[in-house]
Amino acid sequence: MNRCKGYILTREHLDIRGRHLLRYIGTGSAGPFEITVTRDRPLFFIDRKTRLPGHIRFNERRRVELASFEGRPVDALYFNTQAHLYRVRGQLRDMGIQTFEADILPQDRFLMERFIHGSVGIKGIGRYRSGLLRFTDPVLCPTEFQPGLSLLSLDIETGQSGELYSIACHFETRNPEPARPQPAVFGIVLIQDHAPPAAQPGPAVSQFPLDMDFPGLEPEPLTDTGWMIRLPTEKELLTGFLQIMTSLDPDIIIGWHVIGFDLVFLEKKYRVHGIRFGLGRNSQPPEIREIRKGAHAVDVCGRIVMDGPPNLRAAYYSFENFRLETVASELLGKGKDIGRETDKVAEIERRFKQDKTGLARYNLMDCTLVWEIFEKTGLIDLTWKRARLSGLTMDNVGRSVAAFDHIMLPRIHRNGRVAPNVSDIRDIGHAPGGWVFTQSPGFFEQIAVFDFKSLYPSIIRTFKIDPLSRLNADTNPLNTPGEISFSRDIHVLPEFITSLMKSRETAKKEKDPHLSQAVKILMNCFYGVMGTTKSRFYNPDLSRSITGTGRWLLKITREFLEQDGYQVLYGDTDSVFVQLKPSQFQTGEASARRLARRINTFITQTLEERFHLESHLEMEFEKLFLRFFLPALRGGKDGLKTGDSAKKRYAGLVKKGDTQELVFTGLEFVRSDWTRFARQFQYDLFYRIFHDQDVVEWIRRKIMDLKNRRHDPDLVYKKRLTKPSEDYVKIVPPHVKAARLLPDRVGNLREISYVMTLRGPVPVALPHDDLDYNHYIEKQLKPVADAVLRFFNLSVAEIMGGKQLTLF
DNA sequence: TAGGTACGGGAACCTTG
DNA sequence: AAGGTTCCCGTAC
Repeated sequence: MNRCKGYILTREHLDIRGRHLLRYIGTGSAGPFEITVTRDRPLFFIDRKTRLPGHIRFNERRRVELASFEGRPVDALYFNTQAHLYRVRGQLRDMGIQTFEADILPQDRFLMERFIHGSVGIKGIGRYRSGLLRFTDPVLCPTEFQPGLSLLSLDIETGQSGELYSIACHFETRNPEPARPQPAVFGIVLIQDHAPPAAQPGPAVSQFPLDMDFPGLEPEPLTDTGWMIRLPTEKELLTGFLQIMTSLDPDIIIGWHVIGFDLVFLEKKYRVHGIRFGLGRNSQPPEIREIRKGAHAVDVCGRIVMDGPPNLRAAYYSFENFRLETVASELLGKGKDIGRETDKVAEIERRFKQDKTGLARYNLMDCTLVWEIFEKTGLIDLTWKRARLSGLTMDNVGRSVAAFDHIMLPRIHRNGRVAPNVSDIRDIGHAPGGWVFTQSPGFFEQIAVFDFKSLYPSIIRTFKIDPLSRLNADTNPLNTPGEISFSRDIHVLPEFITSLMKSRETAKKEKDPHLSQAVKILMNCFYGVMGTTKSRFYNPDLSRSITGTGRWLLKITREFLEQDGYQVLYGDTDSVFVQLKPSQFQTGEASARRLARRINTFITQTLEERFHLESHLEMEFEKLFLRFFLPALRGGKDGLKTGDSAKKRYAGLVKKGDTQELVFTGLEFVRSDWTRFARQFQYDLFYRIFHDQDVVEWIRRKIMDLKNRRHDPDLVYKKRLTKPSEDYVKIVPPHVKAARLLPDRVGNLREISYVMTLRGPVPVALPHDDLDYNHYIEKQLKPVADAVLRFFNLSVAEIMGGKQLTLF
């Protein structure tokens, strides 16, 4: 009998000769393991009143103490295999018979019903075979186990004619196994060389840390921790790579476009050479799918593949672009070995012909860069924590609907309910969202910003909003401000949020930013999931109650402040921007904190009096703007008085401890589709205004500089194309016009950089010595400047019209 | 293969005269 | 030509 702890990396169901199996592969205290579950039966539910015709075959129909959302009792219907289940599901659908939870994968259901979120305690008889400790039907339980995951960063180099030149791996393990000692950090490059120079074994060679067999070939040292092996043909490169994978046996494979490029390329090569691409544990080949045009997903048995760009995006990183070179230089402050994109192809060809070591080094450096990016950002740790909280696998953490299922289903079952299939969800409309209000535009000083901490999760928690409590609204009802009722007693999501908030507090205390972020991301998706028809828990009543309560809370907060003599300039969903009173200017932050406490007391009392509820809402003092600017709506040109300010756009000088910092929200400065010139101009303009410096002369000079070609490199527009350029039929915007000037081979263009010339928009890649400076003054400088100047009764036109007006 | 709504602003397109 | 409408993109929360 073995006992161990582990973390499940991948899950699948199998249909082997008509037998249904679940298989979980992961890594843990005893190294990599495999769990096979034979005692599982696929199932879904049907209405108890449904009479099934004789030709419908199933394994068992069993009475269960569960009911649909409509309250009708259901029976469970069991099947021998998942394929069997799918067949019957189709038959019933064709007969118009409703099924319930017939779209839950059995490997997921098995884990969620046991509250296993990846980390698992295993008790059973384990047999060691082909690198895996294998269990059949062990006893499983949830644990808090945290594995040390080994990481392999993968990158390949290819030739113009589609040849595979080299494969590089940067490997790291935090889980050294005594059975097969591996170096902690280690690089290896396999490179094609049909005439390798004679091997010269030196002392270093004997230290090559892997037990691999390349007859007649010796690993050559490449870097401090990196090695290179020359192999005569593509075919040997491919088999060599499989040896590396078996030997290093990584838990996670990372890279840059590693699925869409490297794995797709390799898969094709293995096929061409007739070699089985046994990348996975159990030597399973990867399954690569194109989920959208240009976006790929892969399943590798027992390993997780994580691509850099989408994972960085998911963690809210943003860069000028997502080229490895750009991200590496912004995050790590270093560039690639071969710099500019244009030289890259030629330089790789050159190195392959003349300088194999140089190519190997370059190849390995890319791997190392990717590894360092993952290291620096903590992406693996964040992803692992997100997976732990949601119950999903690490390559699925972004799937909010699936996470909600994983959390809710076992809990509603224990409250006697089964959920519908997603395909049976009908769109019955959506709910209004957050409330945004403004007052007059202009310049201000001493503006305190307050916001509700995790507003929507707190509302769910306080007002007991979830699918279950809506279904049980008759049991001790509670009316939300939106007049939708819920049960005070029967609910599960509020409890779950309570525990999440508790762990977030702990995470903050213990300085674990990834866990804190993981909790926040998960909590924030619940509201969205209940409002989408892609979820089986879709119910606009729930979204409406949440947003309606949010609107109400914001309103009573604003009224409370105004009755207290404060001016509230602006608010968006969960925040209020408050003008401090002159008597508070000296003590700004302390006064603001006091005010936050008073708001909280008010909210707590109001909820107690009106709803008899314990408030879990918390208003927080966020920041103090020493200087603040709310722009007027640009469209409304009726002068200063009539126009309200624009929403979701403002700028300010914020006090950060002893220093100050410019903050821009929604304005051109933060918009990627404005030119760098306009963004820099706006930043400098506000810097000068907030520091009481001249702007009139400065703007005049900027215009002269612009016309004198001093800013040419900063006049590039960048915009995404959300569809192929020929699909823009109703309206052809400038960026599409530019895209259409490019040669046809750039068909699947996702993003275009262009400049405005006297001939109209032209891609930067094409010649453009006729920039339209007038355009840039009118469309980039002027709108930014005038938004500010109007509050000094000035405009760019006046400034340039020779009128001598001074600002200060 | 899938969390939501609110919003501004530029430019093309459409209507009207 | 002027003014309103629609599409498109990117953003705030």
